[in-house]
Amino acid sequence: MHLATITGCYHVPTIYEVAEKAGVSLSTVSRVLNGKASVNKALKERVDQAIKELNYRPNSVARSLANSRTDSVGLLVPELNVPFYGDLMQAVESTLRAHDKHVIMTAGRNCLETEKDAVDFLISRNCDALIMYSESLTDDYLLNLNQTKLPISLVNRNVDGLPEACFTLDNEKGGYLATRHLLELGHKNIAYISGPNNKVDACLRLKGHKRALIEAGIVGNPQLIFNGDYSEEDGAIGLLELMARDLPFSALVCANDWMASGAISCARELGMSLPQDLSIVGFDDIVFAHHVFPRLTTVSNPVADIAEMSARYILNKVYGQTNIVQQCFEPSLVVRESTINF
Amino acid sequence: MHLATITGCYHVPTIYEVAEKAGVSLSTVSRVLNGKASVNKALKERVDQAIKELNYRPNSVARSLANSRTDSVGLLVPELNVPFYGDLMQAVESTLRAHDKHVIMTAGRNCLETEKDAVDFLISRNCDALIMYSESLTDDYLLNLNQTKLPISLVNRNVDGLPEACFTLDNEKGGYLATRHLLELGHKNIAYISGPNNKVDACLRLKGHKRALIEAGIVGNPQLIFNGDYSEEDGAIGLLELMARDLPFSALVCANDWMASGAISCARELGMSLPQDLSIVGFDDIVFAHHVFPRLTTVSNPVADIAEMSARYILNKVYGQTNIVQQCFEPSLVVRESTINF
DNA sequence: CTGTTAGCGCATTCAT
DNA sequence: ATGAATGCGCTAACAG
Repeated sequence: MHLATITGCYHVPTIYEVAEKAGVSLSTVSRVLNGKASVNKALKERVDQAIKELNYRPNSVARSLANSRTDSVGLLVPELNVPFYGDLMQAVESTLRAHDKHVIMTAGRNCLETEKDAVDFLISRNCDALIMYSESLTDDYLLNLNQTKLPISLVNRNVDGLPEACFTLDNEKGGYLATRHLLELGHKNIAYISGPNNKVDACLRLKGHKRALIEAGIVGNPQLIFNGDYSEEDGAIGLLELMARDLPFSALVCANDWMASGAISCARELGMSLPQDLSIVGFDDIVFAHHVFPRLTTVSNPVADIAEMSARYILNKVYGQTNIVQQCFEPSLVVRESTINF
Repeated sequence: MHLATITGCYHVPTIYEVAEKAGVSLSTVSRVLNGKASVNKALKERVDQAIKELNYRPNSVARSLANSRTDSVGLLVPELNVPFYGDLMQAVESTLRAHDKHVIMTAGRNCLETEKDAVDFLISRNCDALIMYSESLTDDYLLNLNQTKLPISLVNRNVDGLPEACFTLDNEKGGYLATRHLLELGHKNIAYISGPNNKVDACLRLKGHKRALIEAGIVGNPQLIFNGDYSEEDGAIGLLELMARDLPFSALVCANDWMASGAISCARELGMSLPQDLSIVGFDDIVFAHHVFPRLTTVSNPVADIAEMSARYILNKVYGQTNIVQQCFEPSLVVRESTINF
C-alpha cells in the first residue's frame, strides 16, 4: 500500500486517496483532473465527489516533476521598488496568473554580475521561461541563453537574432514627438539631456530629437546636448552644464521623467519661473509626472502594455496559447503644463 | 539502468550521472551536495570534479518533492506597482534570496476576494510560508491560516493570537510626533485628515495625534478631523471640507503622504501659499515626498526594515536560522519645508 | 563513512 | 474507457 494512504491526522490528501475513495484507479483521477482524455461520466462524478469530500488539491511540485514544467516564469527587472518597473511587474504577474502561472521576480540593479546571478537563480528554480528587462547583459549572452532552449522574452530591447522575442517602444518616434511638440510651440533653440549613450533606448530617443530638428530645417548644435545617466541628479547637473555653455535655449527635452524632474527642481532653485522661462518635456510618463510642478508634459511609454505582450508571447511559446502578438509599441505625447509657447 | 543516464544530446545531467562519473553511489553525491553528513575527502573531490565536468545543477523540483520544501515564500502586498510596497518587496526578496529562497509576489488590491484568491494561489504553489501585508483579510481568517501549520508573517498588522508573527510600526507614536512637531512650532489649531477608521494603523495615528494635543493642554475639536481613505483625492476633498467648516486652523496633519500631496495641490489651487498659509505634515515618507512642493515634512515609516524583519522571522521559523527579531519599529520625524512657525 | 532501497505525488505509457 | 506499472530526480532511512 502506498504510504500516503496511511499517514495521520493533518494529512494532505493525495491522488491515491481520491482514487481509493472513488473506487477507481489513480489514472482515472489524473484524467479527470487534467481533462484531456475522456472519462465515463459516472466515474467522473464519483471522482469529483471524492475530490470535494477530501478537499483534495493536486500537489504542484509532484506535477512539475512528472511533466517537467513548473508553471513559473522568471522576471528580471532593474529594480523592484521603482514605479516604472512596478507597472511592468504588475502587468506580467496578472497576465500570467490569470493562466495559473506564477512569476518569480528578481532585481538586476543595472549591474552585470547581479543580472547574471539573478538569471542563474531563476534557472536554478526551473522556470519555464524568462522575461527580462535587462540593462547589462550582452546580446551574446542573451543569444546563448536562448539557445539553451529556455524561452526568453525581452522588454525594451532589440537583439538581432531574436526577432520574435523582443518587445519594445518606438523610442525614436518618442524623441521625435517630444521635440516636434516644442517646435510647434515656436521654440527654435532646444536643449536636450540624453540618457547614457551606451543604452539603445537613449540613443534612439536622441535620434528622434535630431530628426525633428532636421525636419524643421534647424541645424542641431551638439553644445545643446548633454549626456546624462537617466538619474534625477543628472537632470539638474545637465541643466547647469547646458546653461554654463552660454548658448540660448528656450526649451529642454529630457530623455526621461526623472531627469526632467531634476531639471525642474534645479531651474526653480535658480529662480526661473516655469514654464515661462523654460519649457521642459520628459519621457515615460511615470505616475510621478503628475506631481511635479508644473505638471510635466511628457511622452507616454506604455510599459504595462509592452510587458503584458511579452507575457502573452511566453504563453504562446511555452503554454500553447495563440494570442496575437505585437512587437513594437507607439509612444504618444502627453501635454501638461510644463511647456508653453515661445 | 536509470533512464536518466541514457537520454540524448541536450540532456540535463542528473545526480545518477554524477554518481556514475565519480564512481560512487548517488547517496554520496547527495551528501556532498547537501553538506550535512561527512564524506571522505577523496570521494568528495571526485564528486566535485564530476559535478563540474558535467556542469550538474540539482533539480530543485525533485528536491522539493523529496523533502517537501519548495524554498519559496509567498508574498501578498496590496499593489505591485506602488513604491511603498515596492520597498517592501525589495527588502523581502533580497533578504530571502540571500538565503536561496525565492518569493512569489501577488497583489491583493485592497479587496477581500482578491486577497483570498492570492493566498489560495500561493498555497497551491506549495510555498513554505507566507508574508502578508493584508488590508482585507479578517483576523479570524489569518488565525485559521496559521492553524493549517503554514507559517505566516504579518506586516503592518497586529493580530491577537499571533504575537510573534506580527511586525509593525508604532503608528500611535508616529501620529504623536507629527502633531507635537506642529505644536512645537507654535500651532494651536491643527486639523487632521485621517485614514479609513476601519484600518488599525489609521486609528492609531489619529490616537497619537490626540495624545499630543492633550499633552499640550489643547482640547481637540472633532470638527477639525476629516475621515479620508488614504487616497490623494481625499486629501484634496478633506482640505476643502475642513475649510468649509469655517473653523480656523494653521496646520494640517495628513495620515499619509498621498493625502498630504492631494491637500497641497488643492491648497495651491485655492491660491494659498505654502507653508506660510498652512503647515502640512504627511506620514510614511514615501520617495515621492521629496518631490512635492514644498518638500514634505513627514513621519518616516521604515517599511523596508519591517519587511526585512518579517523575512528574518520566516528564516528562523521555517529554515532553522536564528536571527534576532524585533516586532515593533519606531517612526521618526523628517522635517522639510512644508511646515513653518506659526 | 558508504551503498541500497524505498518513497515524495503525479503523468503517462502500455495493456486491456 | 480503464487500470497497472513505471519513471520524473532527489532525500532519507537503513544496513553494512
